Amino acid sequence: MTTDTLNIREMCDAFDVTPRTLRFYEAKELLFPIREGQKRLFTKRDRARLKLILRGKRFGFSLEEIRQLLDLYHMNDGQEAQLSKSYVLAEQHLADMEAQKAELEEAISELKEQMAWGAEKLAQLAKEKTVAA
Amino acid sequence: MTTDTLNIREMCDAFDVTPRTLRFYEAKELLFPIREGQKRLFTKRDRARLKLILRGKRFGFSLEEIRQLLDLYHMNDGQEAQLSKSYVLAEQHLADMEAQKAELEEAISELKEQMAWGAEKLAQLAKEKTVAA
DNA sequence: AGCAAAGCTGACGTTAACGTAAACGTAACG
DNA sequence: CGTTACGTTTACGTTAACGTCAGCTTTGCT
Repeated sequence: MTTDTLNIREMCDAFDVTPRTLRFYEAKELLFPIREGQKRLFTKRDRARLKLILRGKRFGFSLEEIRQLLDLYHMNDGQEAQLSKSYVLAEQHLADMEAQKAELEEAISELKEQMAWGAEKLAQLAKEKTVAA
Repeated sequence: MTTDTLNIREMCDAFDVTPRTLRFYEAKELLFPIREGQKRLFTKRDRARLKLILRGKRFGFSLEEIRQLLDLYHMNDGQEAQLSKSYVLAEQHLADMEAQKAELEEAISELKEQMAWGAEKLAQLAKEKTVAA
């Protein structure tokens, strides 16, 4: 183990984001890199958080929504109030994702149907071409 | 059947969008309502397209991406070139969605794990309270 | 000492996807 | 015939999530 922290460049390469993005996430309190003088050092915790952030984004959640949810993943031993607040948020988030999953499955099967139709049309066109030749 | 078309207000109510949104989608060539004088009339085709548009949005696709895909769902008997171009786009879209589904499933199970952890913590806190009383 | 690379902090620019407001048309209602 | 409701166009405003650029430190080499 060298230092267990990444500088901004290494962090960018590891997650394929720009420095601007990392500074932006810090400003929005999604990440909390420690400082070595001026420079940012990203810890294991930051890496875990960033992974969740990027995933959340892919599912269409806003950074603000994600910020609130991150608390659940990093609950240490906060107040009961805070803890159960996070829990409720997570429940809603989970419901959201499962609804999304259901819809996604429907969309996938519909798209497959359409593609089958399209494939048939294409085969038909290919046949006509052959006959014409 | 009255007219089989909806005016802008009915369309908004049916899909829970604003008039601005519908006009915007028309400007972006996602919808093609017919005109009765000045007024827009949304056909069955527009309704089908809007349903797909809103679904696409929920999955994080841009309006421009969606516009291109809509062609697949409304391919009549275009050129073979156009047809197979749409088909290729759809293939990529499908791959995208299936990847998204896989990731979503992973995210769901991870979140459930975290919630179980949180629930345990909460139970523990409740217990302590009882003992203290 | 000199200099380039890497990082930092503002601060303004940009894009997508609409919101909002002004100014106008027209159709029905009392 | 006035006005109320609904719809239209045009145009500028807004928010999120960064991009981009200028100007300043700090650090490592030579």
